[in-house]
Amino acid sequence: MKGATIRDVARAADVSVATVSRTLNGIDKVAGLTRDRVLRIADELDYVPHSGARALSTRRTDTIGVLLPDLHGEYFSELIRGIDLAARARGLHLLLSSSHGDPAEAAAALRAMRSRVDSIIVMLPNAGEELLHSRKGSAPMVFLGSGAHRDAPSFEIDNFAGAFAITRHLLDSGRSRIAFVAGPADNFEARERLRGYRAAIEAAGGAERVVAGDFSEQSGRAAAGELIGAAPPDAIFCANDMMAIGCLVALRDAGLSVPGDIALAGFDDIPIARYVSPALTTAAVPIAEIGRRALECCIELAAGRPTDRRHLFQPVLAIRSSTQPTDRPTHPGSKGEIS
Amino acid sequence: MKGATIRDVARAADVSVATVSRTLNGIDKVAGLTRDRVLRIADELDYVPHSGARALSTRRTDTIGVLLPDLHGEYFSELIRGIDLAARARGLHLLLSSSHGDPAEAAAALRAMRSRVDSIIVMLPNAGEELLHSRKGSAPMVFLGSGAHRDAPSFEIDNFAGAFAITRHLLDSGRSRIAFVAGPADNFEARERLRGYRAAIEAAGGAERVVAGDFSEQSGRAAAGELIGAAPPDAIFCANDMMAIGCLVALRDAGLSVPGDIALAGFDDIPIARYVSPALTTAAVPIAEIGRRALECCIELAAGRPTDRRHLFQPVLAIRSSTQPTDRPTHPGSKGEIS
DNA sequence: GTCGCTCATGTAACCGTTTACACCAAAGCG
DNA sequence: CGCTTTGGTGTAAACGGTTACATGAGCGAC
Repeated sequence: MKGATIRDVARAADVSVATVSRTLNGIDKVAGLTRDRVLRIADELDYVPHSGARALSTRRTDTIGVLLPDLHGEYFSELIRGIDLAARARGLHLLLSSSHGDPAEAAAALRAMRSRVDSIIVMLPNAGEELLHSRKGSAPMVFLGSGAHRDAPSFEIDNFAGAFAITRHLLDSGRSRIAFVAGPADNFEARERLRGYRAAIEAAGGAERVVAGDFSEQSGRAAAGELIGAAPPDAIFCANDMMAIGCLVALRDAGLSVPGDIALAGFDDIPIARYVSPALTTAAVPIAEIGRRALECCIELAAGRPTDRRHLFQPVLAIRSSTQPTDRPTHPGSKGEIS
Repeated sequence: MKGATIRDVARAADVSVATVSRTLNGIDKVAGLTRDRVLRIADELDYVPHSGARALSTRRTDTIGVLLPDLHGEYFSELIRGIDLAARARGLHLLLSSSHGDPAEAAAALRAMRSRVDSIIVMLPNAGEELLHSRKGSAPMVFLGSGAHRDAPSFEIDNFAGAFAITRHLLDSGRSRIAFVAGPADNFEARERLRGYRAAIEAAGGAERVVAGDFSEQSGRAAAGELIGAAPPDAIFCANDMMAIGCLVALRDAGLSVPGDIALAGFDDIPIARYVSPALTTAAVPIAEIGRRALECCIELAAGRPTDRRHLFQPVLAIRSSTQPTDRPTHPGSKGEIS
């Protein structure tokens, strides 16, 4: 039951623990013969070094912490997949945690991770002061989404530009009464998207119309219901794909055609976006790629090497059927889309 | 930068390390006054016990390992969400790993987790001997999906019954030429679903038609293409929802109506299933709930308490528009569905 | 007054690694 | 042939907790 220790290996190989350690870590010189014997015995005994003991003396854990606001849905699934891909390539472990949007819970999670990880990927769109406070004794962090944290590296999306481009695209395809379904008010990225929408509408001399949402499918459904009540718009732009999918359901239930009656666009390009019907036009964000890059940045940080401070990703317009000027649906995942 | 140690706290509070330890762990009696002082100082110094050191002396890590075949898509996202929910309620950490379907990689991951976790949730639908071998010195495990592992607790779905029920439902709603899109051949659950389909078809005296798939959306799309080439069926039952969504796209592209021309059903009830159009009929599996229960079982196991050996979940038919006898779509998430 | 008991606390061994340092043999060098 | 290198190895001190055991104070009972 209990695993073999380095002492067991040393005894069996008739050497000292130091020699075993050196052999396994390959730092210092060990005579070829001794080396082979130690390796063979270690393998025979199925020896795996105790990570706690190792962490204690090296101050390294070979583990990266990941703190997300939530684990719901495809967005986070993609993100974690990207992070895992990179971690596994480097032989690192992943310690996962979610804060459920509560800054206090986030701070607690960060504290609890302190001695368990070498560095942390943090995504907290509504982070406040608590976070900065809890950064004191903590492992170095990489931030996702909100770059409000001075000296730490961050990975961000140009939400403003993406939202501007989507709105522009809707205008260009002949829509004039474009409504926006906003994300949570305390979410930094959601606010940027709102700003992008507003800027584009204003530049075109149009009138804005904004309804509240919270990034969930349900809120998208509710928002659509609200919008089509009186003076329905001819396009709806949702601050994320999940809400757009909710809109889609509500519009379908109301007997309205997309894009015939109302064009619909989202943001993120989560994997399902192209599988709903009609396929959803959206601002494509390389979610998994960002996860991968963030993890690699974490490694640099943990090693104490300098890293770029700010990484800004440009969303790419993925134009699909849901904003087609005509009613005829096109093949999803074809023209106009760059993935 | 470096966090405070228990000795720092002891010195500042003018007590011994033992007293600090006892205060913080609340096992032994400590005088009220001393207790308060220690707690205050620990808080002031922002003291967090070093997890490695603690693991070393207590042989507990307060961490549960999770080994999944992959992290792609909503199924695993839901599962992880359920697990995380329960873990956070108990103040436990989650160490996440994926094997990419490779048994060797899975065995390596299990080895690497050995001293890092108290117990492990393992989902390896195509697990072989390597796994049993690697169980030797490892933490106790709970299995998801494949109960082929003698003494360890497992959480399983009655895939046979679910597939039987779906097929039965299709027959009952007037379909007679029902095709099945199978999952990976080496996947235990996929085989059970195939068995369920076959049993129902055979019982009804019908003819089976099976095409290969691998649980991915693409394979579903390809399967649909193959099926509608010659002698198209009047219903397609996919071994999971993701393939069903792929089918949906292919059928839509081919100009076929669902459920008008062909009824379509999936398996799992991933969250999107109800948001595609038409909403997908499926065998609903309480994914997050299974994750939650598995984690709780892990806790029992880690504590050395006895647990039930086998937990069998019955899928529930979620009948939605995609198998409606008529063309008229119904409101999704309404009648006939139990979630 | 002393015995025994409880309660609160301190001392130190232990958990399993890594690694600075000491050591020793063999080899290179004058 | 002595003297330094050097290469391979062992010894023991960290690392930061927990906990068995020892200690000592206070106190009621005889």
